[in-house]
Amino acid sequence: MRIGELAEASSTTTKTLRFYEEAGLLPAPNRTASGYRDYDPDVVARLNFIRRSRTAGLSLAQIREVLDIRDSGSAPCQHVHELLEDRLAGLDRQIAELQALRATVAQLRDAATSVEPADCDPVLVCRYL
Amino acid sequence: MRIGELAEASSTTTKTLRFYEEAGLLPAPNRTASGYRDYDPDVVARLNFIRRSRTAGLSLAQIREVLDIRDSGSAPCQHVHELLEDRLAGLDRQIAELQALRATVAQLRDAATSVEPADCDPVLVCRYL
DNA sequence: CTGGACCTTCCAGTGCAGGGGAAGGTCAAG
DNA sequence: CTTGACCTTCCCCTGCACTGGAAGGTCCAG
Repeated sequence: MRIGELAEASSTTTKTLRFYEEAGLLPAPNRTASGYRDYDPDVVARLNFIRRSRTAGLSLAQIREVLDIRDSGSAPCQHVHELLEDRLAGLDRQIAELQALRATVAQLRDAATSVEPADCDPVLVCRYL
Repeated sequence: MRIGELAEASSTTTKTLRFYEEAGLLPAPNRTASGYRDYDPDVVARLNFIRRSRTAGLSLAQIREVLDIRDSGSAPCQHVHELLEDRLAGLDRQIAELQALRATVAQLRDAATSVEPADCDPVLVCRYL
């Protein structure tokens, strides 16, 4: 199939497909006599995997690791499990940070609710921040 | 004071100070006869404000809005209050998204805990993702 | 044979907040 | 008078995942 068809079948763009090839996520496809990329329909499944992984918040570099393991002939199960553990830990850290920040911002907002411009020193710009 | 002293006094770098000037966050300072920037010590307070605002997660563009209001002679209280409200709403949205993602990733990880490489179709790369 | 849809490569830009480093000027100490 | 620390402007680079566009080749219908 041609790149446009693959883009449609995988709900992405031709730009992204060429970019993924360049980034090592997709193998270089066969070419027609005139130089057009000619994809194996299996690539759709690979792109679906990439999309699911992106949805889970994995980076292209991490996805490439998994693909490389699979392409080397091994099952990437173990690595995928580790990646998911790491991602989970990262999410927990990120959520905790945002919640702490949320508490800080909520305090600032509360302080700024009773606005007293007269008390503000122009040099400090704003005493509520 | 020279740019190096100001950088030290405000715990930042000369690079950042020139960048802030370029970005319209700091007014262009006086120059010495030889062209060196010669800052008013008041700028330290302004930089502290910028740092506090950054800590609250405001973008340089948002901070510049506040500074522009202050520099135009008005008190930016009202605008700051709105910014903080918006920031809070944004944080709540972001936290909710991350928590939903966390739940998804946790499910994936649980599924991937009992690893059965034999069940994985290489074309799908990994049936747990 | 012409038009339009598709394809190719290559280069550059997006947003964010700076950082790196070159080439050259300035200032104070020794 | 030289050394070294500091300053100036200038332009490019970083990370991330693409996106836009130019210049040109290919394929098929009418």
